[in-house]
Amino acid sequence: MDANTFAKYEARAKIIKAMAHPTRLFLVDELARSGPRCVCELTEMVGADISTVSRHLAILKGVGIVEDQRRGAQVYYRLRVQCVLDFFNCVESVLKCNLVDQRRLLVSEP
Amino acid sequence: MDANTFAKYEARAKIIKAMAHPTRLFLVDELARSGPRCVCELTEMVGADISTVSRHLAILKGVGIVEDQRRGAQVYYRLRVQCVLDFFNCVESVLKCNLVDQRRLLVSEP
DNA sequence: CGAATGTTTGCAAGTTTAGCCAAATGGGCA
DNA sequence: TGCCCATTTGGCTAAACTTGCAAACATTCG
Repeated sequence: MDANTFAKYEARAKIIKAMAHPTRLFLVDELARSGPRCVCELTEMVGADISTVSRHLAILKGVGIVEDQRRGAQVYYRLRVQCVLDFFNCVESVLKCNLVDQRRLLVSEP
Repeated sequence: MDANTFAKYEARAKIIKAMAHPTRLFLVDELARSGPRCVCELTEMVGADISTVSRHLAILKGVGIVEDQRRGAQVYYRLRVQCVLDFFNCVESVLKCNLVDQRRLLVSEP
């Protein structure tokens, strides 16, 4: 794989990596189904230090998954692309597939 | 976020994290568009140590994205779910969106 | 069996990431 | 201006990830 090709995959991996964390996944999911939220609201939902949540949001913003907008003293974040829900659907497929295979191992012979 | 909810997102994040690496993304992409490949073929395409590629494949297998099958001396890997291409499509959307915004910053005023 | 080929695993070093506390910044308001 | 609230950033430590080399395993072939 030449440097150019690697760079292409690296750019894509960065975006995926931004979602590869439980808290960030939760944040994306929450923004996807409930619309824009300010950092304080999200922090309360997550239940972690506000600085931690802020950093997670900064990571998502850095790769272009979310965008922020200041409203007075608060900063609101919202999804920038809709298709992230496809991620969830596919992940569900994998989990479901895993479950089916695990059950097969329990019930029948290898 | 209670422990149960966190565990749910954690399980999903693990699957996403498996794809959050340039080499593994390449491997998934290759398997998606060219079908099953053995470790040696993939190793040559990637251009890294075979032990490294083997480990990456093991990670993908560990979360259920790929499965392996021995054929004589070689081990062939193949995708276990089709929808991973949705990942790529969405990532492209994000990249495209980023590009549009960058151009807007260049051309017009903030 | 012994050699050759293909793959996985143990190990060690270097790099990255997550989380918290404290300090700094930005905006609204008396 | 000075204070308060919301958010971000710096600094630090512990944990996780990545990688190549070498050794161990697996399988085929002579």
